[in-house]
Amino acid sequence: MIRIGDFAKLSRVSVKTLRHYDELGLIKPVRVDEFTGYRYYDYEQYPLMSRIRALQDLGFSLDEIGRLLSAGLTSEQMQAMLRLRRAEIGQRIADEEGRLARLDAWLRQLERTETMAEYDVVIKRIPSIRGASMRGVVPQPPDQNRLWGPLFSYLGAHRVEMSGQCISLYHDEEYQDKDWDIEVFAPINDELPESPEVSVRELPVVEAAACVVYAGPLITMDEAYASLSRWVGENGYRVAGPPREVVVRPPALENGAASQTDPASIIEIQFPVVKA
Amino acid sequence: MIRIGDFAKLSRVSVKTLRHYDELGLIKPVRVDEFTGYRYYDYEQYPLMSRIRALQDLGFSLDEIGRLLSAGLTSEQMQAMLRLRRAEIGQRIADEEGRLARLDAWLRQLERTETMAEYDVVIKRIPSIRGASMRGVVPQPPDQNRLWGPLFSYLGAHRVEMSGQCISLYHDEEYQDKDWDIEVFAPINDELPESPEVSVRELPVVEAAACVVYAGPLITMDEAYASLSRWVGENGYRVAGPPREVVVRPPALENGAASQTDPASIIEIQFPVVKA
DNA sequence: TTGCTCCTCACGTCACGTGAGGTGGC
DNA sequence: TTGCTCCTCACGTCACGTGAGGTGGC
Repeated sequence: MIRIGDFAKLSRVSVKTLRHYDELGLIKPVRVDEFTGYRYYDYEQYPLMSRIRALQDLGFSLDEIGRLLSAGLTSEQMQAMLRLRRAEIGQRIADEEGRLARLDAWLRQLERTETMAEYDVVIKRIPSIRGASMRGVVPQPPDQNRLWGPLFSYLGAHRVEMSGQCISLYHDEEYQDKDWDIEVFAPINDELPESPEVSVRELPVVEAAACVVYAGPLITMDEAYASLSRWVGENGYRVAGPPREVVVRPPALENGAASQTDPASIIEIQFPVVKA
Repeated sequence: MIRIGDFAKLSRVSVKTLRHYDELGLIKPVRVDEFTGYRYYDYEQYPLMSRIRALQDLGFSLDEIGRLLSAGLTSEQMQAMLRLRRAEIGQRIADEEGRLARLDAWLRQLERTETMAEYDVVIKRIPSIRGASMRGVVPQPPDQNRLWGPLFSYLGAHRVEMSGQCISLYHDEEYQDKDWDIEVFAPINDELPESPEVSVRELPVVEAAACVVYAGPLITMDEAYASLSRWVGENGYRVAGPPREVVVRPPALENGAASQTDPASIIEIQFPVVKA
């Protein structure tokens, strides 16, 4: 029998760690002196300790390790837990690789512009969003009010509230002079029945989006588009997916429709991108 | 000016998160009602919020983000922080990939043996260890006592204590009948001068080691070696680096040397492995 | 006797989540 | 007036690390 300090040295963990595992019941001293409270361990406990550390290194929590080590676990259950962990690790790697790509984008931008404040392009990940969607072809972007009107009416009729900002998606691959294929999208949390016009769907995750926030009247938003497009090209990307407009501050209403000239409008333009 | 709930919805974060950022000074409400304590935000604060979230997504802590956003940061400092983060993410990816490989090893083992308890082979990562080392050629493994003796004397003479278990490394690539190239290694934390025989070095990290804990007299340890070797072959690995023996419970002393027959000895055998 | 090891609280970490209990605004 | 939003504590998370203050063992 050896004292806690020696067992700690042997297993290359801290004394505090051993006390912690004792408290959790992961590995108990073979004997605890009833007067001094001293914990005594055995060399034979080393393999258990080794296994605990190995499982921890695989990313299991101490709670999970407790369950993995408890008797009565079949090989199938064990395999299932490992496979779950495997999937989680795979996900983590994918996430970190996404991060790396986005970070590289920031770095390239800094190297080009020498200062971050000059042009407020930000690369970010956009999580998926559930909502009500309506898609149609309209002559020009301002005419998307023809879609928003019915969508809002539909939501109102079903007493469903929006849970976030309005989003427009521009589905045309090439620039159109007329006949724009536009999807209007209202985020919702509640259940909503579908109709021939209104569908309920999940906007997909965008791993990397180049974004600018435009503040000003909608009519002159082209400038922001132009510079964002230039930025994408100059930084070695290409657009991969429909650009989105997110209404940060909605424009005032004029005759029941969004004002094209309200200078207080704020819109975020998001271009999904991949490295060219 | 909008209330906290609306700004939260707009930025897709929780109200609690906004209060937290306020507390940390990351993003302050433009106005706080002095009687009710209500926080009021502005749409113009959205780009800052967006930037904070983007930086957080890259893995920066809120504390770091505070510093990144504070004025007076040159482009070089900014780039340096990003590059540091980049390196950390690269490391994380490498770590997770190592985990994945070790986890696969556990899975393969389970598929083969149907139960984990049958053979106690554990795949684990071994961190680097600093210590005093002495290497020499001896007729047979039991003769490594000729190395341990002088190493212990040297440590004693310099009043340096071991900080962990004794380790032997077997450097021969092929099986030897005689003349074994063995390194004996004593972990230490303190400074120790080197000598022609004794060097101070760091045992390298082993990303994946197949390990068994053998309990019994040293003479019959061959069995454990044999089955570990078989395990390595059967599970699609090959040995990549000198096998190590870690003394978990030292054998008794016989005439000043390690007893070869003490049944209470416990040794962990570690084979560094890579996928074949 | 002295230094070393061990003990039990108790608090800190990080970015919030989750109540409890109370109040302002429409 | 009622329900909704907001407020401030205060505690929990996870795996320990870090003292504080005290005692046993050689």
